[in-house]
Amino acid sequence: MVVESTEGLTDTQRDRRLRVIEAALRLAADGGYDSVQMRDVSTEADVALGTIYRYFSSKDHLLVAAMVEWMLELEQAMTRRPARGDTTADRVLDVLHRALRAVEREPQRAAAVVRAQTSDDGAAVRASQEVTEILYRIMASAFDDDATDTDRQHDTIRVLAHVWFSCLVSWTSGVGDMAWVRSEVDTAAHLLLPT
Amino acid sequence: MVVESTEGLTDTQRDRRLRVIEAALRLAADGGYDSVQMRDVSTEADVALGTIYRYFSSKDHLLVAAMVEWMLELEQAMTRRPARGDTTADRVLDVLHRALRAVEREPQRAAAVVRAQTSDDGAAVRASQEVTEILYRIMASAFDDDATDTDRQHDTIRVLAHVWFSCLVSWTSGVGDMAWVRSEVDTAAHLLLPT
DNA sequence: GCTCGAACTAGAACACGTTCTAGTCTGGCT
DNA sequence: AGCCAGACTAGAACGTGTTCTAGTTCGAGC
Repeated sequence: MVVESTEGLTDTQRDRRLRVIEAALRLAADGGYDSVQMRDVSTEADVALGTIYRYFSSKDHLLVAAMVEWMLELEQAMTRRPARGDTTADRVLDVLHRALRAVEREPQRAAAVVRAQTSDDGAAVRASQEVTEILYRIMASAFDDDATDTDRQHDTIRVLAHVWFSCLVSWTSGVGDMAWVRSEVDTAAHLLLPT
Repeated sequence: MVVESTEGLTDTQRDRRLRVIEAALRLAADGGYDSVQMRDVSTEADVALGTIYRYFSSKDHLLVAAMVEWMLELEQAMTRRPARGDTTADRVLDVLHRALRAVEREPQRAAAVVRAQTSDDGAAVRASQEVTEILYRIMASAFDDDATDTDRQHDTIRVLAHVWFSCLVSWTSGVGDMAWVRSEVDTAAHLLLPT
């Protein structure tokens, strides 16, 4: 019923979809989650309210879809300039710190999309898993390719992803600031990775 | 404006507050988060809708307050029967598995209160921090009292709490089932604690 | 026992996500 | 070119969390 991939859309449709996502991100940039009101997205994107729901099953789905685009950009940036550092811990922290800086650059926007990630809307959840996979790939690229213990590596990345997610959710609700998030992530990385 | 602690309330008020929490938990037990509708809570608890908002600043605050009561019960149970196991890892996993079993016993209720924990309502957030502190105490009790490296212990517990929270949030949105949660938590504990 | 302000009640009102309706446009098929 | 199914639009309507209003009850201090 709802479009879950951009394949099989005409050009004008892909355009419409993009306009909606961009309008959502624009509204999120000031005001955060609450400022992304579907009626406003509709008028800003010049798309009827009902049509948005043909592309996205909910506000949360829309926001997580926007986050997917964002993460893909981040992944490209990481590919262009790979993580630096002598140890795995250094490289992983380099990756995570760059991601945190991206969040800091647009805090309201980031808070909005993170909030949407906690939704239980089916399509939003599937898009969230895509976000998780991208984050996984980004972190994996900071490990040695010739690592022998790939199981352990896999486990380590997943634990770090949990810490990352938990911290960002706490941050969006104002429990701690970005410095706190960074210190939690650093702590986890140092406990998990040989320095 | 909103009551944040049960101190300074008359007996009838404490009663009212408890009736509201119990009604919310009852409604959450079947149907989960969406079934906790404030109008229903109001009639079930025999308290006017507006009055609920004198005690709780939002539906999420109410649900998290309910979770605090629940966690306090769990803490008492843990005190009555402390964690068993030869190693710290065993004892910590014993604690976490018992907590998971409590979740499994009332999945809908648990999903509802976990969902509420991701809210950004101020009072709900403060109550959430209380939940985190209780979980911290419960886990700390599974460590050796004479541990020398208390900093590391503190860090370890916090990382485990992040994993716990992240997994439960994912679970509420249907990403994984309880077996998955258990395996993620086990993985983290084994990576972080000497076996 | 009376008074007054705070707390409570019933219910209307409001905000925003979501769904529905009726009508219009579009683009592929014959 | 003409037709049809499906997509789009404007806007009304609905559901539920939250707030507001007007009136009532309660309880502490006199």
